[in-house]
Amino acid sequence: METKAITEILNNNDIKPSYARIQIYKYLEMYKSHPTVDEIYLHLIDEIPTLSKTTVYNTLNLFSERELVLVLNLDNLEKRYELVEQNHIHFICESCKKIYDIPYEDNNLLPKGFENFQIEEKHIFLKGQCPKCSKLN
Amino acid sequence: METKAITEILNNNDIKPSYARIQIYKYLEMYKSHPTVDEIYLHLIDEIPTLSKTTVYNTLNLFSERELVLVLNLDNLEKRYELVEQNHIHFICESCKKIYDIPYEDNNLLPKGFENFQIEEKHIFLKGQCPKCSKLN
DNA sequence: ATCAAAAGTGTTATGATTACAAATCTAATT
DNA sequence: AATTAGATTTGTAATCATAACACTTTTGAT
Repeated sequence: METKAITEILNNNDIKPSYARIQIYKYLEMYKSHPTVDEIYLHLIDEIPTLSKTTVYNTLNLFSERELVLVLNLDNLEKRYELVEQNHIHFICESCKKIYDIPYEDNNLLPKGFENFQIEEKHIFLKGQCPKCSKLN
Repeated sequence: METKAITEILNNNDIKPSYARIQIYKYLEMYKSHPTVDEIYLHLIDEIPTLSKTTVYNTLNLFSERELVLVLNLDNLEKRYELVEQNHIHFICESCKKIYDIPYEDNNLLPKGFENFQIEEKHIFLKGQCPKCSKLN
């Protein structure tokens, strides 16, 4: 995605499109790799030598407040971040640790008697063996 | 649940039924409140004045390895623990922070083309407004 | 009663995240 | 072009959950 398009998205969400913010958004958009703060920081530090890890935290928290970004607590070691896009669920392979995005068909998760729970966020993640790793075992 | 029954469960899972372990199991069984390590520790310290928080960590990790206990990473502040029982999903109210257990009808989560992902654990949690809190707003 | 293995304890270390204050940048106004 | 207030970024220090580790206590078999 071009800088111009990202600038527009940020502006639309009342976020001043600073260079750091654009680059962080661009990273999320390019790699779609559910990165940690550290991964983003290490990737951008070459391009932005003055970058501070605090800025990465601040930016991701801001993006999350504005609902541009979803925070994933998959392993409870480090938070992971992804752009809010179409609904999907996450599958973590316990062998190779790879995180897969799996399309999600929007089933109705609430059974009878629970209809007046108002859902604002759905998090579904599965742990197991991915096809590659289950072949090996 | 009686001490005797818990002793048996632990024995069946090759866990020596020490007093601390039994009490921690009993707490999980009685309250079903998705407690944190701290909550368990603070509740048991009256009964077991020598209890160490490390013991609570060790015990819960052991229970988790033996698949007696499920670790929940709901908010990524503190881990929460619950006994492995029948399938259910979690709903966290963003207003009152209460965690609800909601029965879960075992839909098939994997769409076509993803059948060879082997699921070992399912985690589904929803965030939103519980019935009480959505009435108030 | 002895003794090795298991369990528990308490202190210290680790590592992700936040708080905070200072520095820098931005953009509007003169 | 200079000024300046406000936003952004930075770097350090603090926080807090969890793990590592070494020591002590308990257990259970001989």
